[in-house]
Amino acid sequence: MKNTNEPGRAASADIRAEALLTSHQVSELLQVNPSSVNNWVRDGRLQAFRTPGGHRRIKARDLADFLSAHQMPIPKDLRFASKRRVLMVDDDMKQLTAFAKLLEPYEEELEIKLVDNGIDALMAVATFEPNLILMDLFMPEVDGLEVCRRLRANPKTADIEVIVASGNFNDSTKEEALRAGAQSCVEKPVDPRVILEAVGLGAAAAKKVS
Amino acid sequence: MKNTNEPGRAASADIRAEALLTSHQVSELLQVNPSSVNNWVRDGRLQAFRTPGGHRRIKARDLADFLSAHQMPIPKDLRFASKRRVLMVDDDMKQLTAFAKLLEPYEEELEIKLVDNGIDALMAVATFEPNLILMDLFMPEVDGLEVCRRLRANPKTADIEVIVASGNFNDSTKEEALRAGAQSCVEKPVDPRVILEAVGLGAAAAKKVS
DNA sequence: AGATACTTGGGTAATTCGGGTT
DNA sequence: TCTGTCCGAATTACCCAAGTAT
Repeated sequence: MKNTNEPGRAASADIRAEALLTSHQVSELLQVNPSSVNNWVRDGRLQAFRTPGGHRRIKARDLADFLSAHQMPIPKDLRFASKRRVLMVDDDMKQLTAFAKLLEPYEEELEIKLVDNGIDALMAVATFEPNLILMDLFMPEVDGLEVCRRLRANPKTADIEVIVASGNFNDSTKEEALRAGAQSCVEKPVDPRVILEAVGLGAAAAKKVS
Repeated sequence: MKNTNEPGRAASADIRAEALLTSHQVSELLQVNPSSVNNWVRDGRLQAFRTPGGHRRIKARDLADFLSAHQMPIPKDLRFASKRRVLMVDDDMKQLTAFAKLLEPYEEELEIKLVDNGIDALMAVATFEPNLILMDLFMPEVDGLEVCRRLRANPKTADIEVIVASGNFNDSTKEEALRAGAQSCVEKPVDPRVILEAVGLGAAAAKKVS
């Protein structure tokens, strides 16, 4: 009798944020002894609960939080067990941090990374693996539209949403961006709800903003 | 029962690049005092992170990079973790694969990744973590010189060597590239020994090519 | 003197081991 | 029966600081 999504299965594939892991599975992911995992749970450093039989279960999401709290490397299998990741690109870092502050109420659900140039942005795409990119179309170092096309063309990045922002859109640039693979175009200043909507936190937004 | 990837025991088997080693294991591999390993970590010469309890863990790959950077002998157990990683960027993929073939005799020591555009190149920098980048200065999507500068500016990528190739250098572009942070400029077609030299395989090259 | 590697000792962390449970 | 997990106690390994050596 196999249950395909409960702790019985092998932990070699991607792990969802809601997945429940045994201490043994966690220990394999982190390359430590299962007892160490249990020690961390006992000391309250790693969240866990017990099955009726007394066995520990660790939420993948809690493990991801634990790892980032201790600045430990996150195994690839756990990469998308963490929060929704948003990458924001704009050459004006001040404006960017100001905008990011508006999203602070959602820090439980969102992980935000800010970069002020296209080159760092592309490297961040690879390491941070954002669910959503909000980028200004104007990037001196990199062709923004070409970035959209390449993200679409690459299977590994094809499902990253891209929202293009600009101070002065006209119909042709807008259309061009959409054709390049952008989900939508928004005028600056950007309404933070656009972000929340895009990562599936529209309902949460309604609650906290109302 | 042996577990070859847990830090508990110094396994005499091969070590994966992603394996996490304790300072004691590293000290045994290198035949030095554990305190020396810790000193190197404290001084930032050897990458490491900590377990929640404060114990150091060192990625085998980072150890290999450290050894190579200091021209220290590489233990046999680390041979799989010690491949030098070379990223090659050129918009002519055919030319690129042809050049890569010339390096096939060194596939034991080299790991090679080929990309045909600047955008994929930057993402590869982040995921592949090359020791060396060989790139054509002409990239339609990305400003190559700006890439050099950004790589230098970012501590995580600062020690990646960059060799710039071009079909038609002139003195000013050459100088500009060097000022931007390129290690050297080479005319096309590129001599494969340039690569071997740059990743510290000059001696090996002499043996096989002679 | 400065730099680098090693030594020592008290305290903590991680792992191992044995016996019982799910 | 079998694997995986539990727990506690014992063991091994690691941490840090301060001192020694080359």
